[in-house]
Amino acid sequence: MLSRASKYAILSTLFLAQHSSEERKISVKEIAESIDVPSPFLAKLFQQLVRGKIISSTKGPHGGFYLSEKNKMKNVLDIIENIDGLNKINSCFMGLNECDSTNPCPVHFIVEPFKNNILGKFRDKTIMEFAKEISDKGRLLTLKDISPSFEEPHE
Amino acid sequence: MLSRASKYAILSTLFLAQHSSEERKISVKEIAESIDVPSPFLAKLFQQLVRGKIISSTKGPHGGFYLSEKNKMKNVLDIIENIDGLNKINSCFMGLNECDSTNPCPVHFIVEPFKNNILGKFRDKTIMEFAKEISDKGRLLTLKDISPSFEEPHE
DNA sequence: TTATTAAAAGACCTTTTTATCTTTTAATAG
DNA sequence: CTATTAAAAGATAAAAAGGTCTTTTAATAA
Ligand code: FES
Ligand code: FES
Repeated sequence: MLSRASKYAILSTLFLAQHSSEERKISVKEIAESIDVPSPFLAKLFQQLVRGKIISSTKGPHGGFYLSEKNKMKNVLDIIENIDGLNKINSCFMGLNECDSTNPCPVHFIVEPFKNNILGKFRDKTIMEFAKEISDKGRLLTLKDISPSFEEPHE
Repeated sequence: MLSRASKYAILSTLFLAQHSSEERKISVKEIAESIDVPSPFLAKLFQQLVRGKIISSTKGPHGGFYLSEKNKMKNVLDIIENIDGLNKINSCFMGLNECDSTNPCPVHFIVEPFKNNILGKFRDKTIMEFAKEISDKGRLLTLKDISPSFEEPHE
């Protein structure tokens, strides 16, 4: 449904929304470590997001990535569109050529409401609104393994 | 969410449920053509489904694939488990290491109800019940392009 | 018992996705 | 200016997914 590349891109962009500004730009390395994503891969994704005007960058000392005022108005679906295109996320769950209600696959009427729901979520809020909401609600933004270890090392 | 392999396997097995029997076994070639799937690839999948006791086969003249009485009691989730394993379909939509409500990703509470819904659908009916339901409801079981052409060729 | 049929098995190939590495460009601090 | 910093660009590589082909095995009809 979403490529790993899109997932990385969404999490990283939301991370930028929460932690960067024009005065506080963030390097690929820092973001890659924070959300636990391979940094050369993320660097490639960021190049593409910059070209797609989803995020911004400057080179040199204190350079890095950040969101301009225009960038802040984009939404999560713009990120997905930029990385995967829209076909992938709109495609039929069972792989039929067309996902539509006139020729539905066996699970179409379960999938469609969900798809509308999540596409709405990704479209109807700006990156900044989305980022605020998830920080208010305490949603996770890292791929790091956070599961507690079975026993604390002790004496 | 589902690999193409799983999708092929599900559609093909449902096709067997609808069209085959111990007296009327069906060859890979026939199924592959009916649902428009590459036949050598489907042959590999079927080998695996036979080993997993999801479908049955016999070699030789009038041989082919069919569902035994035991096979008919399996469900769609058994197919998915056999091809993809269960991890893939249970994984987090955003790629987090764990999908659970205590450490939810930004879309967890949209995804979870859908996932329960569709997993229920795949688990609570036998292959035969599922196959009957979709034929009653007229759901599509082919990957063929069925979209009407823009204009009929004429004089 | 032989020829034929169709699956099983396993080697192999191609494409896509994911990931890495090296060189170049641009910004800026000193 | 010059050294340094960090992204851009682009080549390359590794892994996974998807797909094909050839040989072997088993069933059966003639
Ligand atoms: S037709 Fe399959 S999900 Fe819509
Ligand atoms: S934690 Fe992401 S879907 Fe459940």
